[in-house]
Amino acid sequence: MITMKDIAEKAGVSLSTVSKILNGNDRYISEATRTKVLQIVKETNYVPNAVARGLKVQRTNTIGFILPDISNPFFPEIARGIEAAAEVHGFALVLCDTDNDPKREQASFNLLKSKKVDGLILTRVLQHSALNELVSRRLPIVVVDRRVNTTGRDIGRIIVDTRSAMRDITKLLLARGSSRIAFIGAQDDFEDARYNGYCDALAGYGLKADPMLSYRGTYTVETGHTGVRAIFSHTFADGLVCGNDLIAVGAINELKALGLRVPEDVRVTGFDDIYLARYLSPPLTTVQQPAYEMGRTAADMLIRNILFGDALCTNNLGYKIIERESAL
Amino acid sequence: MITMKDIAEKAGVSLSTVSKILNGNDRYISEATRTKVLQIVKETNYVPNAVARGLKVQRTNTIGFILPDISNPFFPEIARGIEAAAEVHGFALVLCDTDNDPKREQASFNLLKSKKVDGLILTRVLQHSALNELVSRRLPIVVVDRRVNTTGRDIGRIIVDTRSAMRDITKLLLARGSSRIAFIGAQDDFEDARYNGYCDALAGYGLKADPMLSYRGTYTVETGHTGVRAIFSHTFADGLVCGNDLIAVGAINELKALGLRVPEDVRVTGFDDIYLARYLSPPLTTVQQPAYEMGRTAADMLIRNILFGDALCTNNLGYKIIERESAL
DNA sequence: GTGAAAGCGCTAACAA
DNA sequence: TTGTTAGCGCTTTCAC
Repeated sequence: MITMKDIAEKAGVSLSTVSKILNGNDRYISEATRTKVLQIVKETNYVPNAVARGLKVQRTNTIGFILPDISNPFFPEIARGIEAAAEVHGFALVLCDTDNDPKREQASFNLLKSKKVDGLILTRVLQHSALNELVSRRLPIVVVDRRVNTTGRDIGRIIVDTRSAMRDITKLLLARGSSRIAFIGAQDDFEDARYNGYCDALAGYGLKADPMLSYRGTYTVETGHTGVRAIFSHTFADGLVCGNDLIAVGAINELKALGLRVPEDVRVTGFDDIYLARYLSPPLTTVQQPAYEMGRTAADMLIRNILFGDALCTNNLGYKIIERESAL
Repeated sequence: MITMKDIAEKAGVSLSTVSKILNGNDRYISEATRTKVLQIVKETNYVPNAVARGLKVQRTNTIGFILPDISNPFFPEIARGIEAAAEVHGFALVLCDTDNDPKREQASFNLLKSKKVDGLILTRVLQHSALNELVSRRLPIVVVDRRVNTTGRDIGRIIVDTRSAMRDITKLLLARGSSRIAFIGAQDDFEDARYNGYCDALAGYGLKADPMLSYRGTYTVETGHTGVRAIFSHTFADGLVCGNDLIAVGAINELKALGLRVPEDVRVTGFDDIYLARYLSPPLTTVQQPAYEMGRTAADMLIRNILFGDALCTNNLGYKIIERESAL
């Protein structure tokens, strides 16, 4: 492996001269040596050793991204946004999928800590004590989407007003004529925003949420299936709002299996607007979250904080109700 | 930040003693000092600095994964498999999405080179000269799925016999009664395996591939749309095999827009069996590739090579035809 | 304009 | 059974 020392020898200059040139501290370097060194760098295909540099300057130009489940199409889209922003700044992205397992989450924290990543993007936190420790070590962190309890912490946040979004889409069902609306969501929603949005909408119509009509699981297709079975086995509904698109997919599938038509018998809505939502049957009425943009913004904020000390702030991105055919 | 030196001082031992204990070279260490040191490590929440260690031992315990498009649900599944295997061995994964852009691919290569990753997993290669350079630097590489030309190179490969798979699924259409079968695929298929499989099946029935009936684009929904428009604008087909599921999604959508029914008028098949394939309308008949397993196997082979010098070999994983309703 | 030297945090030979 | 030391490849201060 070729090192800076080799370059220096070949060029007949000192190590530090090469370093200065490569880092753009060439104010006091003669044009002659500069071109000579650069020439040799090109010839030899030399690439600086980022780990040596990282050790010296205490910065690795690397950020970590911890997510609960990369099978959920919402997250790859965020990852793509993060990647794009990271690439612009020459940062690398190390990816950790916790598979919704607190043990693996802890392992990811430790891994990233030992790797000395310069910052962290999180989408969900199972272990708040671990998070606290990272924050107190002054590791820049920005949280995307699945909000964590961040009061009093110096943390960036990319949020979408999911409560209002859920309220709006529930109102849509109400306006269309549904009067018994069920809810299937997940346990881990911060401040239960989605559920509360659902309740808000009902309240707006003088209705009250019926515990019989709600079910909590995880953000998976499976939860959609089991949720519908649980609810429709002992009661009935003519509307169903789901915590994300995957749940809606499972729910619609199960409703069909029960001989119910969507939207004729039951109007169903999703949340996220994953790429394939429009190709489902029926095409899904859902809330569009700007996943790519969320990732891009998060990484940009984080890296600007690392590089220039820009503040970590809260960034509220817009959502949009996408009307398709599952809730006509 | 707390270092090994701090631990050593607190424990009243030398740096190297701590190092030995932490690395399991404790054969000659007394039980007393061992427990004392470990105790302090626990108390202080000390985590070794992997970048310093990496510089010293010339190994970073990191692998890179370069993929063309993480929006394609096939790849997150591979990534999940890689992650799982990496986690088992304590390796980190740095993710690079090239967005099918040769410039970004080159940038990814350079980034990973400078980061000194111990190995690389690739799914597609645009720039073979860059790849050659990496191989000649003896960086362990394993290629998944999208095969690259690897003759004479010491490279691991996780493959699926896509040619036979495509032959089998095309035969299925033939057996069902389709006689004019079109093909929509991508340019970048190695050795044109999918297309050749399609031709093999036709040949088995004494048929010959008609250039009018084939279209090439990229592995995206968009290609499905444009492919169908291109083919059906000047001719007709009663069967359509697609290079992957996304193409099939777009194709089916466009066929519907043209007033054609699937499968009654045109039988359609996909390739990959992405998670949502069964939930599409109609549910997609497709080839199942074991994406998670492919990722897991790739990472495992790569890391075993890095750690123990195990050979990089070619691993042929099975496929399965999944019959659903798009090709009844 | 350029170079010498210290040191980032760690490992591993070697010495004791 | 434990400690000393050199050095991984780089940046940066300070001296020339």
